[in-house]
Amino acid sequence: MTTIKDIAKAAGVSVTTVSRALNGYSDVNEKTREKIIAVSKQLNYSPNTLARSLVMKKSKTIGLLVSGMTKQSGKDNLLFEVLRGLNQFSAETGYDLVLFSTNSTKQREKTYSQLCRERRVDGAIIQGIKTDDPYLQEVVDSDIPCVLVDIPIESETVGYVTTDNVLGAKKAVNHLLELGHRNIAMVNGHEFAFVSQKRLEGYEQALQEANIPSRTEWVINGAFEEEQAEHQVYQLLKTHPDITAIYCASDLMAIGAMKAVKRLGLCIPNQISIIGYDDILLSSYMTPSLTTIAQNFYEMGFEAGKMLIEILEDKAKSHRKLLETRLIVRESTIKNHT
Amino acid sequence: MTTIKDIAKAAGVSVTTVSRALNGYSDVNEKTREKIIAVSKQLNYSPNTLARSLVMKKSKTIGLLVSGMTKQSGKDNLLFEVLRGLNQFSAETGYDLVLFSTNSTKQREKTYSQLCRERRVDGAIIQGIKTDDPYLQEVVDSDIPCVLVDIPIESETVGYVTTDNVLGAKKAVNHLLELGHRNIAMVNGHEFAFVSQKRLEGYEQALQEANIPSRTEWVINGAFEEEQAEHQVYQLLKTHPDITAIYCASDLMAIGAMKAVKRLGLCIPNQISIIGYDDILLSSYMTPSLTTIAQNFYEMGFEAGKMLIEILEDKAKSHRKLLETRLIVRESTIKNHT
DNA sequence: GTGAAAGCGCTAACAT
DNA sequence: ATGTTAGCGCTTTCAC
Repeated sequence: MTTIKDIAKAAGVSVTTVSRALNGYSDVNEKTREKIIAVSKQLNYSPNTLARSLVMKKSKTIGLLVSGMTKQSGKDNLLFEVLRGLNQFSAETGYDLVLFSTNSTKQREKTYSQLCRERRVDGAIIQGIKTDDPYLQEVVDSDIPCVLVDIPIESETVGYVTTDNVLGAKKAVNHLLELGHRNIAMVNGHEFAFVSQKRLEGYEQALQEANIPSRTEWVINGAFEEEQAEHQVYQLLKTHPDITAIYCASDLMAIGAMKAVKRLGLCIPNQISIIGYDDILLSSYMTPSLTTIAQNFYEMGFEAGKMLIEILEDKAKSHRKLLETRLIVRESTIKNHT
Repeated sequence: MTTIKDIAKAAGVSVTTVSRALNGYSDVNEKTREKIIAVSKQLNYSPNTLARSLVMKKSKTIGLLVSGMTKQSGKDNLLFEVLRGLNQFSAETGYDLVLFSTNSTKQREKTYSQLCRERRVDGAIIQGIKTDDPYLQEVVDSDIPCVLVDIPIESETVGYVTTDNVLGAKKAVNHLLELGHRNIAMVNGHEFAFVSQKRLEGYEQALQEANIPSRTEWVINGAFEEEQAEHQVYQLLKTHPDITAIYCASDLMAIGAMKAVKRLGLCIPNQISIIGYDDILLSSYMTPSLTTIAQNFYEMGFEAGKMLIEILEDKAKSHRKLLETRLIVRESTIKNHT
């Protein structure tokens, strides 16, 4: 493996000159630069980023911290899309992406911030973490620049990107209201997700604005899981047959809800309308296809990367980025006929 | 950021002793070790892996080279599953994962092997590359240890993990044969995928063993894309209405095929049986759900990581790993009634 | 059992 | 425009 030392020797110059030539500094004679470049090509030189990072004290890498990279997380393409967006951005800017995951069967009691510091990542993107996760506080407390996906924390070195979940939820519920539904249930995620709180808030606001009293017994918890949602919805509809529409805080739960409704022998959308949230891949392939509130996860990943670099380079105007959601009407919602 | 030097000073020992103590060498007094550990905790020390890697000449990182991390690749959860498996393995063994993707809108004419050498990854996993991709040859030629997913190349430093695609294809076709189908069409991927060749081979073998002449005009090309498959199947069935079953080299194409069949006003499975390959997430959610040959991509990722480490540590018995496939019968295939 | 010193490959003052 | 030198934080002979 050739080093700049080898090149220096072969080109008859000092290592400094080689370094400067290769890094495009202006204070080097064009002739010598050409020669150095020629030699380095000939010797098939690749710079050692480890050495460079060591002395420069920055590694041009960003860490992606994901928690719970489980089978489950493959169902929504959420994490993957965020990764794709982030990857796209980092490729454009020359940053490399290193993946950190505590998804280990055994020990690895190393904390996220330790991981980040050891690997000397310049910054981190954090995704899929719960609000009560100890790692969250830890990372935020450390001085590692980072941006969070869907968790609103701001500081000198911390930013976040999310969508307006209250508004998104209102769009969903308003859609149902416009279709004439009045008895609208909600399947929420779990309390440790920031987005759940907001999506509930939007639900309540929308009902209130329509002068419909919200009934707490109609808001159930699906833990963001398909099976859990199916189970809960089944019970709910059995005891409350007057419900005509269900708003779910995630598409996966909406799919669970669809199963429950079918299991009860009811027809979607004629007897029960269902609307989801996320617009995951599955949604458009379901029968009936699922009406939902779309989020652009790819963009979230991309914007998260962008903000992180801005923070790193101290030119972030804002540490907060709100992306748009949009209503996608498909087959699972229809006018209320009751 | 504290270094071993700081610890040495604080503990009143030399850096050598600190290094040895922290790395668990035996030739260090237990008392001093305890003290050193205490001090390093107190100073919130994190080792600098960059420096360590530089001197040790190994980075404990493996690179994941993916090509075409597109919107499309989100449809099958294939890449994600491989990533998950690989991540699981590397987490268990303390290796970190860095993601390389040429998925860049602009320049980045840097080659994979350059990327690998610059970042000093110890080895690489290559996934989703076509057989005619110039990168492929390049990586194989370089001396970087690597393991390929679904491309059978072996050398001193190169291994691969795949499934028995001929056998898998035969399982699929035999299933249709057992259901009494005789007029079985095939939708293949593209010629630059090694697996396509094998899956075609299996198709032909199965037919031959059943004494059914294979008809080349019944083998069409779907380029592994849903829309392409839909289009091709639509044309095929129009001109060959005697076909009763279609075997597709991927689930995504099978889904395209399903759309085409429905568009022709035919019923699945009563008039046309369809079988796919892969068992992607969508398959079980389709209506009707899709019969398919399942591959375990998670396991492929895991095994690829495992083999890579074995190659790195010079204790690989074999540079080839064949995983099992299995037939999953769902609703899209049924006895032939014609 | 512990320390001094060299060196991994690179960049960056500071000369010249 | 180029070279000398120091040093990034760590591991590793080789002495003692």
